[in-house]
Amino acid sequence: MKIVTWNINSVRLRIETVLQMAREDSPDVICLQETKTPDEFFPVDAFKDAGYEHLAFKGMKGYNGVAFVSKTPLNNFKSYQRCSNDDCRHISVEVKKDGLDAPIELHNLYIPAGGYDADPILNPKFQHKLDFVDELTKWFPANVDKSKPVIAMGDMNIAPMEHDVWSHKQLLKVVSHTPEETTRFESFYQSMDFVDAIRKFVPEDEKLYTWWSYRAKDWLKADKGRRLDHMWVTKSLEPLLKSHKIRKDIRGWERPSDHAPVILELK
DNA sequence: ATGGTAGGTACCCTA
Repeated sequence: MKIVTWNINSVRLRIETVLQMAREDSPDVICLQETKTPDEFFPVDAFKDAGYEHLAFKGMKGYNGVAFVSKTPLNNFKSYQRCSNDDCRHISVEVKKDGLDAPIELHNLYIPAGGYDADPILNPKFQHKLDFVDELTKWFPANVDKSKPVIAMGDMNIAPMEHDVWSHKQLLKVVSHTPEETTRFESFYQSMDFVDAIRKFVPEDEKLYTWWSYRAKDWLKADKGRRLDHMWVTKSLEPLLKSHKIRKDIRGWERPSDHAPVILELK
């Protein structure tokens, strides 16, 4: 079973890009963030024509939006309000897999970016980001059974490790890599005994990115990336981890998202 | 120290 998480930055603008990735990698489930469309305009038919007949999404006008697009049936679709906001940043489904007693519970997360200033008093968007992570840290262990197969993934907008950014020292005060964020992120991770699936394949002392800013003159040459997109699995799924792929090449396609698709394969 | 790009929407917000 192959699962992809990808911040697509408008699913309507980049529907052909998503379908091309799908033709090349044939994932079973595609998890998208920043779909940026109200549900009535989601490109359902384009996905169904491509063999992805099972969809579950929650979007809004202009901002945010998360979606599951799948070849196999999705059950028990839920969407959640976070920080008392109906802003379409967290949905979940269950997907059955042969050989597993319980279905796998998939959580699709789009944690707020947090604005520019890393000061929660001056910048309410940064406070919202910290509150969002704190809420997940309480909510997950209270509402999700960590002994079951669970995958939490998405654009988490936090690069937790030293080598998840191009310069640890230069980014310590930059939103996405501040100690205030990374310590909270660690608490969220620990609250469910999650396993950082992608880092199981790439050692912690190796640079690893999933996002490159649109603002760089030559994003590939500069390679000033950050690992903002994550796939975490509960302990019972760890023996099933088979392979991973970060499609950095897609960041170089025509009119790309600034995020690369992150692919996880399970045995 | 500064400004650099992109998308959606409506003339500005978020990333």
